Amino acid sequence: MSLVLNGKAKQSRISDAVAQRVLAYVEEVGYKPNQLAKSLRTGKTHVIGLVVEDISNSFFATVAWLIEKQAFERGYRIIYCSTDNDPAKTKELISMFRERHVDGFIIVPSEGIEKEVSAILREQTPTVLFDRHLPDLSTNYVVVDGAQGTYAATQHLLEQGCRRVAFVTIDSTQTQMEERLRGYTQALQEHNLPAQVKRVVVTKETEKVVADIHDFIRDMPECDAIIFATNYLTIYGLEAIAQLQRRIPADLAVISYDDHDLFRLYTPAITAIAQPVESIAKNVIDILLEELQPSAEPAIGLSQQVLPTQLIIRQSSIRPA
Amino acid sequence: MSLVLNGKAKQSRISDAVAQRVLAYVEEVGYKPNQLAKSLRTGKTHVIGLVVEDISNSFFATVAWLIEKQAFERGYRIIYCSTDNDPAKTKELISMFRERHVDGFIIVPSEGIEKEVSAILREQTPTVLFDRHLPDLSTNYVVVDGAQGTYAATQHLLEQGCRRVAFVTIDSTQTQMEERLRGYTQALQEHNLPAQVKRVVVTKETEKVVADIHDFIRDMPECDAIIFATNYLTIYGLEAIAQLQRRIPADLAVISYDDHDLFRLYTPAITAIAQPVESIAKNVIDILLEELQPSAEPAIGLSQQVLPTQLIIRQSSIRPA
DNA sequence: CTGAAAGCGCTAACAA
DNA sequence: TTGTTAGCGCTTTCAG
Repeated sequence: MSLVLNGKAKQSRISDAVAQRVLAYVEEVGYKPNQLAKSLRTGKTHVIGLVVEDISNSFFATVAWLIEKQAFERGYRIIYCSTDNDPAKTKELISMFRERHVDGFIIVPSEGIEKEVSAILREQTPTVLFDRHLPDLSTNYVVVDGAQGTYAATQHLLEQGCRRVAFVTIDSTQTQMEERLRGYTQALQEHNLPAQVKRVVVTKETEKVVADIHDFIRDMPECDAIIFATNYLTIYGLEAIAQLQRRIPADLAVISYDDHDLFRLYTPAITAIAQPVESIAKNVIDILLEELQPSAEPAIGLSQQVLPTQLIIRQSSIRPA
Repeated sequence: MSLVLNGKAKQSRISDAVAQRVLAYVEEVGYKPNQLAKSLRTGKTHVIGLVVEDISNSFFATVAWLIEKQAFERGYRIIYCSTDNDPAKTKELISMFRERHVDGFIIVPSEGIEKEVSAILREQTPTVLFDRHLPDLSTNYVVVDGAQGTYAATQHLLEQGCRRVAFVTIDSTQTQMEERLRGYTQALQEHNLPAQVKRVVVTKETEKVVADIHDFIRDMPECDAIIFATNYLTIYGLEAIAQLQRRIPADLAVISYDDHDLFRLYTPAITAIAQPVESIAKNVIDILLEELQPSAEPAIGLSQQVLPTQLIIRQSSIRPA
């Protein structure tokens, strides 16, 4: 019976008559297999654990949604959780997923979780990191070429005639943030212009963050352009700029790393370094499902991908002539 | 051993010595119980299935996040899924959750899923609906008094001197949408003013939706105020209004049902009928966890709550004198 | 007070 | 080609 249900009738040389009979009975009784028992027996849950930084952030929400859709089509279910970038919470979530015997992991790693991730790797559980990676670990990952993105953005601002371009980022040594900073500094260096970097400490109290950015901009009257390293920093920044009554782009040009619905609708529309969400999702799930194939040789080779960004130029970075 | 681990040592009169020995051994080996086997045996998974319309919508994202946090603290895990308001997908998701033996359901019901929900109810699986409910079914639910919200909003617009207030909603007979419409019509009736209602068909092609609203506004030059029945309708509407170059609030006052980050930051800031997300989340999870208590009498009584909204007045609805 | 054993529903190996 | 059965890891009952 089990064979028939799992579509192994042919291969197990079970007669069509029996297969039919089983199927008919199953239909009649409305039999639903107990997934729990099945999983206990086979060790496979067909569930993938997705650990992102913040599911309410549109970037992660979109990627998660695309991943879920693709996985669903291929018979896998996704369970999400947000880490809020808190290592303790991340560890707890990973441990919870392990207890629930997920077949694979997709993780946006916060800092300091190398130990937990290498534990998963040691158990041979297929895993893909995305958005950032852990440089000390050999893992699959899909990231974006942030340096190229901020380099192009800085270049664009310089072409618009800006000479004092500032960079607002978060207080973090994660790979993706370092990269974004690197592209910016490099572009300025090539033009022999000074860099002006603010590392904001992001807390729950959004007013404090806004005030922090507010003070940074206020104390830098000569500044004529700002690049924000994440979309939520840009949103805080726009609030600060409004408070200071600086006009965009006349007084201050603005570019955001990572796009957002709001940026298209804001007045003026905000130029953004867009990440290729579809490609990210597709690559992540492809790598994972490939490793989930029983046929695949384990550790046959890591897949480490770096995807390009795209600069979407809107009004906020176009200086009047 | 099982007794000790589950904290039933005392009650089963197991000697402290043995309990200690077991605990020490467990610690030493790093034993982790297999949740799958446990669930198979007990029939309890400690997982709650959360079926929302669209997890990337900030309203649902926030409520989901609050529910998850509360549930986590009390030992329950949440698995989410989005229905996109598609009955077929909703049925599939409910059936998937049933297969996974979730202990309880939290559902934002789309239309036409009465049969599935009553099947869950018949199985005595604790369930709470929110945001809207199914009038034909006796279930627990937590909804918002949308009629009161739109009534107050319309009233406010009339006080501002508006005389031709239009209402843009979606093509749906769901309870919450009907309520929102009702509050609007009632307020206008009391002032003997004509109602002007547009029911938009929401599709994947956002341009079409925007164009639809665009045409509605264009063909109604005497209109001096609009209430949008959802936050995403407002976002489409703002785009349409920008295309038409109508000034807010001078030419057209705007109010959105359901608040959004964007509305605070938009120029001008958009007046919104805010829903009490914290209360919704708290009430939903409290009702569900109460029913999940084995002590609770089943069907002892339904909990049906209607929470108030709050009108947050911003610039978009203040007419110049 | 403690250890042994049945059985949750399923799959896969093994007899028949 | 088919029916039978062991056992996945746990809880809980029932002898010891």
